[in-house]
Amino acid sequence: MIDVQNPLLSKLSAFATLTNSERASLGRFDRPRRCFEIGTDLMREGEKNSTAYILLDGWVLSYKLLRSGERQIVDFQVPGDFLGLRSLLLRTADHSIEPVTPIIAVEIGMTDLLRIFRESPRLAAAMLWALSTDGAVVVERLVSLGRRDAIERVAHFFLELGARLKVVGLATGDGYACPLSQYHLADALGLSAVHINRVLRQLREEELMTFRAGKVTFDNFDKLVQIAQFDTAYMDHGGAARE
Amino acid sequence: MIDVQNPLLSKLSAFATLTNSERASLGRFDRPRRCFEIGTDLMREGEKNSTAYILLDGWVLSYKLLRSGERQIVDFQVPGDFLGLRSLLLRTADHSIEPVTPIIAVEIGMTDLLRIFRESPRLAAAMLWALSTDGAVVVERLVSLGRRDAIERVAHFFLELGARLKVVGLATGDGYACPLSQYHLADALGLSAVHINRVLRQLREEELMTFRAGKVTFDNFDKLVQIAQFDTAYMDHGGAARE
DNA sequence: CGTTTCATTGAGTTGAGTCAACATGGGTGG
DNA sequence: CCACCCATGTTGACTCAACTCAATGAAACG
Repeated sequence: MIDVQNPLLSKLSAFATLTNSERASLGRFDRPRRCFEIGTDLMREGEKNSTAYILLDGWVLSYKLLRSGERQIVDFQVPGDFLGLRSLLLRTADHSIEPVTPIIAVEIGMTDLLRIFRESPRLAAAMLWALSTDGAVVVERLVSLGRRDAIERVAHFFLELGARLKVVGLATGDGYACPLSQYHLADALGLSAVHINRVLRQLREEELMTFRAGKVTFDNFDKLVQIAQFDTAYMDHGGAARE
Repeated sequence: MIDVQNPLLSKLSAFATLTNSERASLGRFDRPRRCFEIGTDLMREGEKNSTAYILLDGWVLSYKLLRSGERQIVDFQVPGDFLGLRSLLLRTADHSIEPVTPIIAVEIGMTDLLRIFRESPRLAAAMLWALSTDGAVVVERLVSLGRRDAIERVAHFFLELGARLKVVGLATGDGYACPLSQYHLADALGLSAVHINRVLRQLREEELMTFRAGKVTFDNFDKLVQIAQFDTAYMDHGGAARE
């Protein structure tokens, strides 16, 4: 059981080395493990008393719809990430969540949270840290949408995703598997799908990176980092936090 | 002392009615009360072990700088808001904070947080709720930058700010005092100051709202709400949360 | 195999940016 | 008390990054 929770353990371990009892405490989510197929939302904006989850396998996206039918993808979540914790605290979901691929997730409720806070303040701190990291990612996306042009945005996006996947062992320094479509990228980065396509071509032709057939390959990592002004500082506070 | 903390009390009271002992617990922040003038940052991106604050009076802004010298303002904070809590949890500040007006703030440290969590889970829940609301605001701004045009963005911004100020008694339904410059708006909404100016003119000429001499006036609130597709749902979960 | 979804490319359009000039008004030092 | 400064606000003329529309492949699928 703890086996499947590896992604979350990997992530929290980046913050602090967990004791056996803390690992056990995490493993004691005996709430149902659920699977969702593409097309079935895990959560709907406006829904009351929604359930939160820990994502064990697969990718999901969080989004908001506009009246015009357009959507803005707030973020993608990968294994080890929390889903809908904010909505749980707000008691009304402020965004929707849908699978990108078929997924496996464990439910968590308010009672589980409170239990963790009671049983292990250290674990609670690790979880708050993980939540804060999610917040930092959203803020960084905000900067992208506000002040970066299309190439910088796309480059930054793939670098950040790579860094997140690396933490849970799903990426190497060279690239990673990525199940997103160009429409996903467009809705996440505030661009049109057509323009995303042109930008991807440019990145490919300039031999910076390649996104094709569900695979991301970094052809010139350093130059890409420079173009995107990518700074990992907001993501890997792990080392700094251990003292 | 509790007197000055009214803005935070007003805000948390929107989530749950607080008992006297909970109010007292909040009041027991005997940490220094500090004043900051315009031009002195409260926090710098990258700084380790920064201090967090509760803002008692005045306005501040949270921002990130880009290499090009441009900046993206992440959000403005008004009395009753937390400052830099995420940076406290991350142990390294992921953004900078500077005053918009001279301000008064109370320091909070990790120990204060832990004490609150220990002494009053209810208060802790209220604080997590307040934090979640901040997150929801950032997400809503993300949607603005990604998928709303300039007029919608500006309209949405002023409506949201109004809603937030109303919670702490600093706005009426008709308008509020707002110390921001057009440059602030530009950096927050991902537009140029020149374009902000044109949009404000348009809003004025179409008798929707007026922003002049530090005052926001809603001339046609309903139409403005309609244009901005403004939905307060993500802000006032207060009623829903009481049960 | 049609159908659907995703990717690709060209041609023309536009919202917002840039540059540049000028207005206004509070603040400050001579 | 005046003169000047500097930050903020305003407006016009021109440019451009990204959009829309449209057509066409290519692969995936029941």
